[in-house]
Amino acid sequence: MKQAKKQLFHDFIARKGLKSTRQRDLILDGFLSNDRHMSIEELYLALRAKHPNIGYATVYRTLKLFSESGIAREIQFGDGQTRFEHVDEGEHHDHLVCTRCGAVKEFANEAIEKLQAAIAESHGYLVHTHKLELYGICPKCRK
Amino acid sequence: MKQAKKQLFHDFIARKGLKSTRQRDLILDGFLSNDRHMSIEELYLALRAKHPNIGYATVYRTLKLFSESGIAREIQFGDGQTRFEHVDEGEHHDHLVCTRCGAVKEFANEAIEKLQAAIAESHGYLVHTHKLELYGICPKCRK
DNA sequence: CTTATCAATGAAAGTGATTTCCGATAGCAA
DNA sequence: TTGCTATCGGAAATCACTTTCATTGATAAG
Ligand SMILES: [Mn+2]
Ligand SMILES: [Mn+2]
Ligand SMILES: [Zn+2]
Ligand SMILES: [Zn+2]
Repeated sequence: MKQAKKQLFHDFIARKGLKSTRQRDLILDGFLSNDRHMSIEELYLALRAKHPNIGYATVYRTLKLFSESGIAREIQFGDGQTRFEHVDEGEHHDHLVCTRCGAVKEFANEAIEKLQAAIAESHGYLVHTHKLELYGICPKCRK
Repeated sequence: MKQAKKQLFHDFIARKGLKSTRQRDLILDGFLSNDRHMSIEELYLALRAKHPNIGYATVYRTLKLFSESGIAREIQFGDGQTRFEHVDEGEHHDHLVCTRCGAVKEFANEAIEKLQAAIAESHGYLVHTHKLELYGICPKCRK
C-alpha cells in the first residue's frame, strides 16, 4: 500500500515530465511512514532531524505535488496549520477532532453521505467535495 | 429581529461595562444589513465607502465583540478569509458553498445531526461543535 | 456645563504560516 | 561527459490577521 502510493507518485512524476529527485523520495518516505494528519512544519522538522539541509520550501512544494498526484489531500482543522493526509483509492472518511490534545479519529457513515447527496440535489448544487468535522473532547482527555 | 440583535449587543456592552461608540453602531448596522457571510475585509470596505476613516482594526475588534455577545459567529470556508454570520437564537444550520461564485446556501437536517451525535457517542467524544460544508457548483453557475 | 479619566480608535508595526524569488545544484537527454 | 533546465534551499515577500501606541472621545464626577 505504501509501495502502491510510491508507484502512483512516480507515475505522476513521469507523466508530467517532472524529475525524480533525492528530496522528493525522502519527503515521500517521510510522509508515508508518519502520522496521517501532519502539518507541513511537523513533516519538515521530522525530515530535518535526519537530513539537516532539506528546505521548508521543498517540503511545501512537494506536499502540493502529492495532492496533485492524488496520494495526499489537504485538510484544515481550524488551528491555523494546513495538514496533509493519505488518500486511499476509493475510500472516504470524515473526522472527529479533539480540541484539547489534537487527537484525530476517522469515521465513515454511509447514511450521512446519502443525506448530504440528497440535500445537495434538492438545492440544485453539483457537489464535488464536502467537509464534516466533529470537534470535542476525546475519551482520553475526558479522563 | 434586526432590532432584537441591536438590543442584545447593547445589553452586552452595558453588562461588560464597555462604551457605546459611533463606530460600534455603524459596524453593527453594516453587519446586520448585509449578506449573512461577510469577511472582515468585505464589511470594512463596505463601511469605508460611507465612512472613509473607519479603521480595519476597529471592524476586526468589533466583529470579535459581536461573536462574544452571541449575535455573530465566525466561519471559515477554506478560502483563507474568516467570515462572520448572523446567529439566530436556538437555530443551527450548515452550508452549501458554490466554489465558482461563492454563493452560500444554508440548510438544516435533523437526521444528520442525530447521526453525528451517535457517531461522537460511539467513539466516546464529547462534541461541542461541528462543521458540515458541501462544496460544489450552484444552480446558477451550472447555467 | 466643565473636567478628569481611561476605554476606544486608527495608523502602523508585528506575527505566523505560507508562497514566491533567485542564484546555486543536480537530474537526465543527447 | 556535457549542457539544458528543472529543482533546491535560504531569504525575501505575501497574506490575513493581531497587537501596539499616541490620540480621541464617551462618561462619570464635580
Ligand atoms: Mn483523515
Ligand atoms: Mn450560515
Ligand atoms: Zn484529547
Ligand atoms: Zn455559483
